[in-house]
Amino acid sequence: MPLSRQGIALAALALIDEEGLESLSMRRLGARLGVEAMALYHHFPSKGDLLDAVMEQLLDEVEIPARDAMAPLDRLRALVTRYRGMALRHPPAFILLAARRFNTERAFAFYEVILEMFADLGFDAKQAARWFRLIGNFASGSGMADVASRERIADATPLRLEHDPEQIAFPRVRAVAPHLTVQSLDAVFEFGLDVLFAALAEAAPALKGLRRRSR
Amino acid sequence: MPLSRQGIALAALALIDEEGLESLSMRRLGARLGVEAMALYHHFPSKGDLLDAVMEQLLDEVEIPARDAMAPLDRLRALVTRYRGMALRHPPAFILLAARRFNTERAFAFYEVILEMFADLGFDAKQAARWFRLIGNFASGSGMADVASRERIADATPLRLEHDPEQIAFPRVRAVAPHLTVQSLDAVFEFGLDVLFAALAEAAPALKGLRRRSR
DNA sequence: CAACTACCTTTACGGTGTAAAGTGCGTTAT
DNA sequence: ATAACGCACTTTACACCGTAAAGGTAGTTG
Repeated sequence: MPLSRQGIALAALALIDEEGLESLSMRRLGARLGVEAMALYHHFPSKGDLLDAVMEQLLDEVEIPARDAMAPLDRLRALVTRYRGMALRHPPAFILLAARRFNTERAFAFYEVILEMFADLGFDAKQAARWFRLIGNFASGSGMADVASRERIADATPLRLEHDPEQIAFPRVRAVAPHLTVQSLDAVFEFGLDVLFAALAEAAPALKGLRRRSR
Repeated sequence: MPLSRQGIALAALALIDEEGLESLSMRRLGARLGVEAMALYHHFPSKGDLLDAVMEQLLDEVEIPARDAMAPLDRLRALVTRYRGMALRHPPAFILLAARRFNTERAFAFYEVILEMFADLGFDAKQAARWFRLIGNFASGSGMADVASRERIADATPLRLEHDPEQIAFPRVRAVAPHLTVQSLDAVFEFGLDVLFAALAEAAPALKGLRRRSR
């Protein structure tokens, strides 16, 4: 059976997950697929295009809550949570989503449903753009930070923070460190969502009537 | 005059700014400094350590507002704004800050002053950790997104969004695109800061007395 | 004058992305 | 039936990469 774009992209994602982003090379990926490196160029014009396909694969993994399954605010929050969940399942690959530009059809489709949620909340295009970026940038930044906190990057200077925290000369950093351990990152993320979604609920035109009731 | 760590790091940053992160190689950097590639290894044990030095260089560029110059809330906001300003001055290099782990003494010192600001606002360590991450992750995500919006990445698929927006099949994406142009990113970022700092002011124990007055 | 050190060069190895050309096989056209 | 074609892949090659190892050379110290 011949190779396929999807099969190659999946193998690339698996390789990245297992051995890190910088370990993905056309030769190593070819070897994993039982094929020479150049065979991949029959399916992707360049490694960059292959990486784009990997990004699409990641996006496809984020399940979008059905429109009638929950209230717009809950849909959005569920989506953001799942987005971060995907980041935690694919730490080394997630960097691609944050660092690379992203303009495929599938990415636009993804944005479209998110923007639809903001429309359901009563925002016009300008407001939607701003809230989209606020929440999206927080989600993206959180994913990157959480990934970086978990991952051991091969060529980085070793991390002393969680190994010998008492040696840190900065008292406030030392005091905060226990609240930024890997185990507490979920709660830290949820706190951020709480703040953002409280403000969002307060601002959403579609929730005007319900505002007093909820507090 | 011999090379120095600082001189090499500055040249590396300049090279990255001019030609992109992936154009930084030890040979090219050496050539720019009039020296063979291996000479750099006399000053840095590896390329990874050199990149760490570049990151410190970036951090050093973010001027920290003096403690008595403004109110704690304004100090923090000024710092976040300057952080993003640094990102916009060094688009290709900023990715390092978001993607690489970061544990040098200088980074800790940077965190320390930020955490001091949260302490000045009356937060305990746990609350400080959460607000630090919320605002920090937003800043980091915004920097990445704004950088990606401006930059042309060599090997990425070409961007159609701002070139022929009328061809986009997704109506909400099309409607939102004009509000996410490069010119409007400053305003979008400020909007995010408005939301976050309103919530922060509301939550800060040290601002308890002033709360009603400000609104 | 000898030894040492700091700084840089030379050479080499195993890796990278990918351009260009070649191979073999299944389908289609005459 | 045979010739042509095109798809999927391989082979070879080139210019690059990070860096290990060893070599040089000038300046300081004993």
